[in-house]
Amino acid sequence: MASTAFVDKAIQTLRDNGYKLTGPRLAILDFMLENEKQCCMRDICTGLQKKFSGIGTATVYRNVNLFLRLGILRTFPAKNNQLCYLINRPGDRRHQMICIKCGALVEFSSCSFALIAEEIEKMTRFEICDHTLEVYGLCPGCLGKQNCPAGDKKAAG
Amino acid sequence: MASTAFVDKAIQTLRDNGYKLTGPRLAILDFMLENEKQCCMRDICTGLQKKFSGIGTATVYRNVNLFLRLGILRTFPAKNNQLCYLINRPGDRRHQMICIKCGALVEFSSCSFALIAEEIEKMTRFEICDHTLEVYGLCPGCLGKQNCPAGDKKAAG
DNA sequence: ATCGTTGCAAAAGTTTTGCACTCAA
DNA sequence: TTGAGTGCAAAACTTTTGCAACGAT
Repeated sequence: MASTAFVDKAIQTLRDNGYKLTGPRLAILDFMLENEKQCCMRDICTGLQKKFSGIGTATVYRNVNLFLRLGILRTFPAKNNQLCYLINRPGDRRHQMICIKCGALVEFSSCSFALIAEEIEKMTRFEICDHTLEVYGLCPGCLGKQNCPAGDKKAAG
Repeated sequence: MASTAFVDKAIQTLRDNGYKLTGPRLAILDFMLENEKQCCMRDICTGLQKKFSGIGTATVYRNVNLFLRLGILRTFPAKNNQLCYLINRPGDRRHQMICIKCGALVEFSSCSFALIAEEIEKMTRFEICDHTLEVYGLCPGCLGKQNCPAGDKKAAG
């Protein structure tokens, strides 16, 4: 696992910015590493409090927000239109494949984006700095179980 | 402007699902059309209440959420890690070019995604259902004024 | 030893709910 | 006419803040 590399980098970032390394901070990093799927603030609080019973909600909020500012974590809109939190992998161009069934998340580096990037620049006349590509589908595991449910946007009352 | 087409489509969707067309609902659609950039729930409430003074917060929430369920609106994570709401243009596969300076948002349909999609399927062994491509950069207008600021992730507090 | 960080509890802010009234169909 | 939709106010929930104690450096 490259987990340690991520934590090391995060610790370095904290130090570089004059923040201390504390138990709760490590616990949050740890938790985020183990829950690389979609997880909202509530999940983080609940999950952490289950694992490290002493940790306070305020501390979680404070640090998750600190991590966002420092680029250690990032947000992401879940399918249910909720904001969720995620590890922000260094040097990662944010290409993810997300399983719509089990939530499995695979990061990949699609070099071929450069191909369509050029086209997009021509099309929009923008100068591209950055991009995010999120692809939804079924992971190999879920493919064995059931097929793609396509559309289920009906109102429910 | 294709605004009317969007509203017509939204009204149709409402009707198709047994919902009535009301003043507040039209006001929200109207407001969202005029604020096609990032706007969070608070912006919507405040903005609407300024324009159509009678509208209640609960009504805004109820209907924005209804519109999300019906696919009339959709969410999107703003640069500040807040969730923001946006018109969900029909037939649009969610390719957007967003100006990091002025927030200008251009939607485009990158047919060439199919090209890299195949590669991603091979790479990840997922079966792709859907995708989102968000490209950040400078719009033609802002390009004239200043250059791409690359990284500004420093802590501030 | 020092000051940033913490947990707690209270405060502030956001979102949902209950209800009687209104209005679109 | 009628029930879905509304505004209001209260309730529920989420997030932030104040503060004394704690602990990383």
